[in-house]
Amino acid sequence: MTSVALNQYLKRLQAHSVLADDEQQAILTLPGETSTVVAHRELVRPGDQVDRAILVCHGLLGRYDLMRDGSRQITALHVPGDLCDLHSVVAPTTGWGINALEDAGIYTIPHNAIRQLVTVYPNLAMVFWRDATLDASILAKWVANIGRKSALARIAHLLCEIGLRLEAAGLGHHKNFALSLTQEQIGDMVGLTPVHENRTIKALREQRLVTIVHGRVDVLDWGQLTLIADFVPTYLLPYRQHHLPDATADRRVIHWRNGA
Amino acid sequence: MTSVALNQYLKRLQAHSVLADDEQQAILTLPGETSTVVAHRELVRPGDQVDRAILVCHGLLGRYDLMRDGSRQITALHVPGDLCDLHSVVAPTTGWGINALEDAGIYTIPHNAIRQLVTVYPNLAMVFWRDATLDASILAKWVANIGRKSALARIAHLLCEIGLRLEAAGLGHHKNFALSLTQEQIGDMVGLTPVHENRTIKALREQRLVTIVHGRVDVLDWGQLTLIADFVPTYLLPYRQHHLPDATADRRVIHWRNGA
DNA sequence: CGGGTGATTGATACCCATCAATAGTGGTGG
DNA sequence: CCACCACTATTGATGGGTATCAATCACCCG
Repeated sequence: MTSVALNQYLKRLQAHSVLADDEQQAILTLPGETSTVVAHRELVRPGDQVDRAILVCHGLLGRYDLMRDGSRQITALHVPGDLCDLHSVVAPTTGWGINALEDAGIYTIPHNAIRQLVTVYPNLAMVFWRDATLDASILAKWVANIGRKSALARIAHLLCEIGLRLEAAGLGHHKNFALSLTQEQIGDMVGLTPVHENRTIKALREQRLVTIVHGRVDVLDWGQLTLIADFVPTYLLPYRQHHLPDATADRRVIHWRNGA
Repeated sequence: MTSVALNQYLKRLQAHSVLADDEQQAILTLPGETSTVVAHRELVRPGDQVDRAILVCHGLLGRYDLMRDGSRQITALHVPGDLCDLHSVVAPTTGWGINALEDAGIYTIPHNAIRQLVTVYPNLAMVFWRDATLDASILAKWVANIGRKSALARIAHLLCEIGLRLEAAGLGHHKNFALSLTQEQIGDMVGLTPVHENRTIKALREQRLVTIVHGRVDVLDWGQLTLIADFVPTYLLPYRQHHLPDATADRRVIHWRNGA
């Protein structure tokens, strides 16, 4: 079990960084505990002090922020292979919460284990830092998405992103993938109410761009969808070529660039 | 000149991390170039490949994202002492732009110098990573701010944040500080048009919460302002106490907690 | 003095939130 | 097996918040 999750994570790291053999071994032997959680279960509550990071094995997790009036904004989505709590290693006091958006399996890794790893293999600190940077890049894109786009474009953009991320995680094709989120959860990611979320999804369906039924997303017109979403996948690209100054530009970018 | 900027940055790092003497010296001797830029000048254009990081000496810089229709969203604000491009060290291909929001002075540091530093002093990788985490924490808060709050609350929240960040940088008091941003720029940070931005600032003034005149912000009622902003400064707090498991909890938190 | 940038205000339109009601779905327990 | 309940999806009606278009004003600078 555990090795499956860690293999997944290693694969993810190798998408953007080059790891030496012993470093790979170190990643694969990270200690932790496997567990399963049901949808809506809170793994971290806002304000908690945490001492372990959460690796997503299957299912989706969400990081969220609560307003005083009770409304919720999901600030980050974590797909299988994401070490979603990585930043907590360097900043253990959270201002956010993490919960399961659907039934999920996780592998929790003590911070101490990660800190030790970094001490023994300094290069891994760079790797983790780079991994966290992808997270930040997505956050910045979400700010722009929510701040400057219509409801239709926001949802379209989110679906494009999720499609590519799930495909990169080996879970389906970016034009056709399983996604059992509720409309309310999707709305919480793009800053919309459930009712308007519903109407906008209906509009996407009527414009023959995407259908979302039975927990499955089916993109009917990827080109048009990326167009109205103003979706440019650059912000998701792995940075492998930049690992070192002397990068041997080995770009394994297959369907990441406007997968027409 | 240069030592002033680096001193400022070192001070900022020490707000959340403990650095050994030689590490401090290494930071202070980072090579780079000092220069001044006029307001609106673009330092990095979206899509550029960069090989140096930008340390803000004075003035404000902004990271932004452009939409296809020409509208702009500022995704991050950088105050003096911020090494605003830090993530570019591990991810040199940008999807964003950086420009001067007002006249500014900067100190540009080659990535190679930072990479070398990290190789010699592995602990600094953790420090940089932690520094970048604060950035990400702010980004997440902005997502929530823009996604789930009214125009009034959004601007109020932004002003609270800027006040505390400027004060932490030694530039005024959180209730009274210089800020020569245009209303349009502020609007670009919170996802509002210039016209509505203007009306909302007027409302803040009429409710005797804040005035913004002649490039100076004057908070009339900090308590009320943080209330309507739903502002909880946790996400800005330095994490110094968490540097190591055996943290000697020396919290230098003065007016960070609801500075009434 | 002229020109450009930013601030301000008014009028109007539209997007999205809110309130409300109904229907579908799955799970639970009698 | 059915009744019941909670949750989700869907649709309608209405109101409000923000965008848009347009005009005027204030200010700085050459």
